[in-house]
Amino acid sequence: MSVDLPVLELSPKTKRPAGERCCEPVVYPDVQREQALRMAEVAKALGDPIRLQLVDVLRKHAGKVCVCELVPLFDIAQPTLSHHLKKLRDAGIVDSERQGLWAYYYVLPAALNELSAWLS
Amino acid sequence: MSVDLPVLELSPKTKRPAGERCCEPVVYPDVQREQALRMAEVAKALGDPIRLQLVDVLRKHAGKVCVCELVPLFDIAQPTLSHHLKKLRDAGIVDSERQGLWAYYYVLPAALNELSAWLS
DNA sequence: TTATTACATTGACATCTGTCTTTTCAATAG
DNA sequence: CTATTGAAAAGACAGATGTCAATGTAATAA
Repeated sequence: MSVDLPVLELSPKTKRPAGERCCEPVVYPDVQREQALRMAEVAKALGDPIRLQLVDVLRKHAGKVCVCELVPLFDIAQPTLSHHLKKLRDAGIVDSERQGLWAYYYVLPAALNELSAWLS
Repeated sequence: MSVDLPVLELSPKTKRPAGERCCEPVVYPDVQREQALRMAEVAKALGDPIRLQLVDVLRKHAGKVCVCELVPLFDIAQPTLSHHLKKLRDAGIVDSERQGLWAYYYVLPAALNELSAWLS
């Protein structure tokens, strides 16, 4: 993953075959480093079909969902699901609570707002 | 990447400490396999900050942008940029046209619609 | 023709990812 | 206490990813 993302600056080309323009200069990018890093992190976490469906289930379900209910939804082993949930947690998309033996996951809706707004 | 994503089905647990419910049954997921695969593919392509900024520049710029204008915006070598553009092309997010020596890239806005709607 | 330019492709490399099995850990059951 | 259960963590492993240098290719310039 790129971590050294620079602030973008337009440096017009100079060497160019006589008289011909390459293209109109691009607009100065609205999405700056930090925002791009944040949104790409969220997009990356959603970039796996199982994780995307996990988020979908958690979003559609009002409240918190037990891992024991999520496991049978997917054809993957329990530790693999746990791994995906951790990725979503690390990206700030979901959080979890322990209650006795069970772990309940829920979406942090604000985590998707920035990416959602940018995509709209 | 998971390619064998099943249609999700809720199979209620049976083994459970006496009398205690794990949680409310989750809703049947609205996002099915194919849709999840498509949206995850798009999200994955956006899951790199350079690619996300590339898409941002191309979206904000009305029209088609020459690669020669994109290269100086980023601190990466030209083949690396070419690689990222190919990823975006493979995901159906952008397309390109050749005109003489130059290659012009542009966003296919419809490619983002499904993910955008799901996130909203 | 020969040189140069714009971009893509190839090959190499270290790192990351998704998956599984095995193990660990905390909480509950008996 | 010990056994069991739900979930996370550790370790292994094949495959993917991001990067760059070098090379390839097609078009233009001289």
